[in-house]
Amino acid sequence: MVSSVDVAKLAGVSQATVSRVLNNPEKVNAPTLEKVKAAIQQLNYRPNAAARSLISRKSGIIALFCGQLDEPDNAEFANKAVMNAQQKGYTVEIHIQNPDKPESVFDAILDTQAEGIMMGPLIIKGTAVEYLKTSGIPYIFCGSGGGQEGITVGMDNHAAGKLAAEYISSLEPETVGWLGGDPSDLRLQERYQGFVEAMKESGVRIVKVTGDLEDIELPFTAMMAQKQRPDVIVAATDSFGIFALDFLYDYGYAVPEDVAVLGIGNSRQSAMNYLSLSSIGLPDDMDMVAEAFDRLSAMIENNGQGSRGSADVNPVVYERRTTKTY
Amino acid sequence: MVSSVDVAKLAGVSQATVSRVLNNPEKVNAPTLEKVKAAIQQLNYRPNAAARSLISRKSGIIALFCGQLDEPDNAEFANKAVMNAQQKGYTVEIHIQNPDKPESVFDAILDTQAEGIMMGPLIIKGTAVEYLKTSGIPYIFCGSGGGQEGITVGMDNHAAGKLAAEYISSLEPETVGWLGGDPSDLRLQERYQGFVEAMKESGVRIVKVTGDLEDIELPFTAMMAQKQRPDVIVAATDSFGIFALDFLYDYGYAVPEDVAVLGIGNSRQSAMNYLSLSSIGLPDDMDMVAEAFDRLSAMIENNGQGSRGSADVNPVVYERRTTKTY
DNA sequence: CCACTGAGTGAATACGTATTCATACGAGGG
DNA sequence: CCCTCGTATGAATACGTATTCACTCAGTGG
Repeated sequence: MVSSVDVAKLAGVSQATVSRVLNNPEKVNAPTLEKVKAAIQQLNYRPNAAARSLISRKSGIIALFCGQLDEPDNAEFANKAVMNAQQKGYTVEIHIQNPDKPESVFDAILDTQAEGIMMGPLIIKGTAVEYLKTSGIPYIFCGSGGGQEGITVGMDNHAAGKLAAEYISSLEPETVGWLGGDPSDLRLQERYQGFVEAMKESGVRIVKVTGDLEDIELPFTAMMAQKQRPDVIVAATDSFGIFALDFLYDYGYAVPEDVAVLGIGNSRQSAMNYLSLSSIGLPDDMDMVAEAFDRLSAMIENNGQGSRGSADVNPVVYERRTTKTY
Repeated sequence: MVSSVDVAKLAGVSQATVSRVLNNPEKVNAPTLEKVKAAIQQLNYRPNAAARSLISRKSGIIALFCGQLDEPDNAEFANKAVMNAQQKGYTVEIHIQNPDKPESVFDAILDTQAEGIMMGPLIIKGTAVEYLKTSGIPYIFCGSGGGQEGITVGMDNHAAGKLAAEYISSLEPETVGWLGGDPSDLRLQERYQGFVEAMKESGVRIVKVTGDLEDIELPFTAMMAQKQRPDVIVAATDSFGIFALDFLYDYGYAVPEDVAVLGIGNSRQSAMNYLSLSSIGLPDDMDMVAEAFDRLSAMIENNGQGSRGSADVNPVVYERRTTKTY
């Protein structure tokens, strides 16, 4: 491995000068600057990141925590987050939650040398806050809260549930099915809460079903087998909405004539023509990840201080073909 | 920051002993072992990764290069790769290619301190090999080659094209449309080549259209506007196949009666009921990413030696509703 | 001509850990 | 009882870089 000492020797200067060329080029005389740069070129020298971060205490790394990327919502988030970080010159260390042992991913919080931590969509995140606090690394939750103490940027999930309730009321349903996903996901809890509260007065019957995408089929089938089956389905997540569409197609239902379906999240997929899933989501012009990232980098630069507090964005309705016949 | 020296002081031992407790616990006496472990607990000590990797010359990092994660194929790849790496105790550094300046992501190859590099689906990858070589870090291409010199594990793209040709011949098409994607993607070139070679004898008319997913609409529309429009469409990628389905739906075509559609890649999405896109892909029991990762870690452990050479896996046909009426 | 300034540079040091080398000590064989 | 050997530990060193401190030297003002 070629070190800054090698470069110094070749250029006939001290190692300190090489370091200055890299970090404070304005502090070194033009002729020596050129000499050193030439030596760097010639030796194809690259500074050792470990040594650099050891002394400067800056790693240039952002740690990203999120759920499985085969879930399009998660992938979309990760993509935006990484692109944002890369653009600002950070390297991204990605940690993906294993659904079988969701807590284990948080160990990485304590081992990482990242300068900032971005918490994305995760199944379980409650305990993460403890880890984050003891790590002392600036962090932010994006898209869903980490409980009371998490600094969050994201959709107001309670409002989303409420909005879903208000919107589907216009469809005059008799029975509404709530397709809920993992009940330990705080985000989904909040959505359901908002939904139920807003539905309370209407007196409409509500049926709820929860579970992972993998094992939701059976309970959902049971729900549809009831005599008084839902004529509107609200999915806590677009993915569950898509699952519902898939199921309904298979079982011979017409959407939205027999059963209307509304998702939450307004993922990219939902807007595609072949799906055209109605959904509740953030306004189109709102880039949540960028917002969160700006806050996070501000926290890093201010040494963990400032820019705290959460931002809850009000969602809007995207009406598409699964709730409306044209 | 609490260091191993602090732990040593508290435990009444030397720093060297603390290090031994972490790395060679069998070399330290039971009573001292306990003392040190207790001190570690008490101080909530975590070894500094930078210092550790500076001296051990092992970072425990795998660098992952791939295309945008909003493309489901890419996301699926990234997910598998990360899960594999995490399971083996590696931390994953992810680098996503910006479509606007696809080459720029390769700079990271020279700056990274990763122990191994996994090259996934990328738009352009030809020049990457040069970077990889000068970096001296073990690397592997997964899913598509990096030219002659890349070590690759993946689907035999040429064979996939050929298989696509053989399969659609059974549909007895008059005109076949090839929906090709970015022409600089080597993977897609190979698929097309295999396809054309196998079609040559049949004398069937072939129409080809290329471009990014964003700007494929116009040329595709033009293709469908021709008098002799395709009755079978082969998409170089499932994503393009899905685009085609979306388009055909919009324009009033019946699939597969009016136009049949075949994708390549057999992505997860394609198997969903609402799409049911026929596709060419790897056998179900073949986990390409795991295979690639095994090879990569072998190369890392053998210090860059051994386990070279490529593995081209033969694809199979997944026949679904976009090519077959039941 | 001298004191002073400021720019440019090198020597030395620090960062936190792994490892080598040396040392102390207890056990076992003669 | 002495020598040897093996085990357990500490002191010292190395990794590659950033930064502090001290030094030189040319230029300036008195």
